[in-house]
Amino acid sequence: MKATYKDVKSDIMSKITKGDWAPGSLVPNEIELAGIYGCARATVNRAMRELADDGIIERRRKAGTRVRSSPIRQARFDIPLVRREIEDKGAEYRYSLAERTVEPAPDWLRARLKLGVGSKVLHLICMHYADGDPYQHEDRWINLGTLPQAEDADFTQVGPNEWLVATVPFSDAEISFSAGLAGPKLADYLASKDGDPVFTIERSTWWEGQAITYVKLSFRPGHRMTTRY
Amino acid sequence: MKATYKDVKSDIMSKITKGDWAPGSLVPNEIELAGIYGCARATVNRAMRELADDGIIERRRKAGTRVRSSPIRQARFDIPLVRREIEDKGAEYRYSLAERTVEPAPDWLRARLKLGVGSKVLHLICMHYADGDPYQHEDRWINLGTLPQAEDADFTQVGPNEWLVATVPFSDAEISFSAGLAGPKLADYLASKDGDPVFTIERSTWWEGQAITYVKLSFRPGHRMTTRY
DNA sequence: TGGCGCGTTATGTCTAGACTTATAGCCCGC
DNA sequence: GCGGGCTATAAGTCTAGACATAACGCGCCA
Repeated sequence: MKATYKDVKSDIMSKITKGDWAPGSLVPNEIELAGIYGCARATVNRAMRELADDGIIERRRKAGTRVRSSPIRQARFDIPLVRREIEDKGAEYRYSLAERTVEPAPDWLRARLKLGVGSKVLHLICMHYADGDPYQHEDRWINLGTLPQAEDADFTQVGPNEWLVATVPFSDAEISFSAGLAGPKLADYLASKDGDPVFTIERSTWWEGQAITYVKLSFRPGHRMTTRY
Repeated sequence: MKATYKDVKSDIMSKITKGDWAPGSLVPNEIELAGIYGCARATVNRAMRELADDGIIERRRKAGTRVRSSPIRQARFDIPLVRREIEDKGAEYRYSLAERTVEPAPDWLRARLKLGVGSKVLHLICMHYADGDPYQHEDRWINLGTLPQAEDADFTQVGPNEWLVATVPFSDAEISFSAGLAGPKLADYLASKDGDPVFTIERSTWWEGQAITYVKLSFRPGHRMTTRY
């Protein structure tokens, strides 16, 4: 008796994993469960809400709650600052700015960020090192239309990512992972061989509908992103 | 007055993005906020709890709540069944089993899944097609020690992933993303060229501490995993 | 038979209050 | 000055009850 929301959550979870409640089946409503577990409806509600957030069950007003037939498993990845990522591994972080130009946005970038014709962007190429070894190559484009102050920022000491996080704390983003090939230039930056596979993250961010930046991050060969769920 | 938890959440969010509350600074406690917003403490609590889940703020009993200095952004990816993934794109899904053997677990697999010596595993090579084109190559190893019934299952019609989801509904998993190269054999399966970069997902799963399966999924060149956050 | 409207119902949210729990930071003794 | 123990505080959780809201699916009507 007197179950906590965690008790309720894990008990329901085990009923599902043990197969007592089959996929697609309707689970008792909150009032019944509150009676069964001897707790208030709010407690059951919290347990069920978390299970729904985890993609285990599906809830609809009036229709009730059912076990998802094909459970949507989701993995969460932390997207830390490179510096943190490296320092958390116990390695020494070093940053360097390789190139810096101000130019009109190329067509592919305008399409991606939905920029108008003639938009000017700041283009930066940076490297991040862990214990002196190349770790990540950063190909960064910043929209000067929304962030004109970026033109005056000094990116030789602090990376554009950290500068952006401090300047535009939160924003909408689209992130995608893919595998690419190191061309000769990228291979040189990463001290790897031409034709090596590189793990790539691309991210576009907006703030209140305004495009801020697009970045392509290429990791040294062998990099993996791992998480448990 | 009479703010909902969403009102509170978005107002606090905007205070942070606008810089009213600087990173690292202490946020008023729940009772004060409840007074400010004219709502119950539970309402403020829910708003704050969600912000903490999102990695925006950090909460500690007695110490209070503060804005995270370097916000941990996290991205969530849905990990659907391949069939769903393909059908959701509007393409026709086709599956085929290419190889099936029962063998002692190789050393690398024993290390990865923490298996004892002499463990037997079922090794499957499968292909998933979208509109007839190779989409995903599946290199699957199932631990027959925990799932002996897998040896009798018919994997020629339904893929091992779907069979597993139906048999062992939920489990702990470790998932990792990386970039690899297509060797001649894999390139043949994926109808691509030797040396093409392939996006790779590896997943190991356990159930109540028992290793169930390890799988290496290789996608056709050009594949991307995308999400918004 | 088929389409529309609406009452019923399960979830969603809020409240005021009480109790629990972790712990920051003060105070005291060494 | 330093370490250990105590306490006040803020978050964490629960309750009983109320009202809000979405929408399922029955029944009515064409």
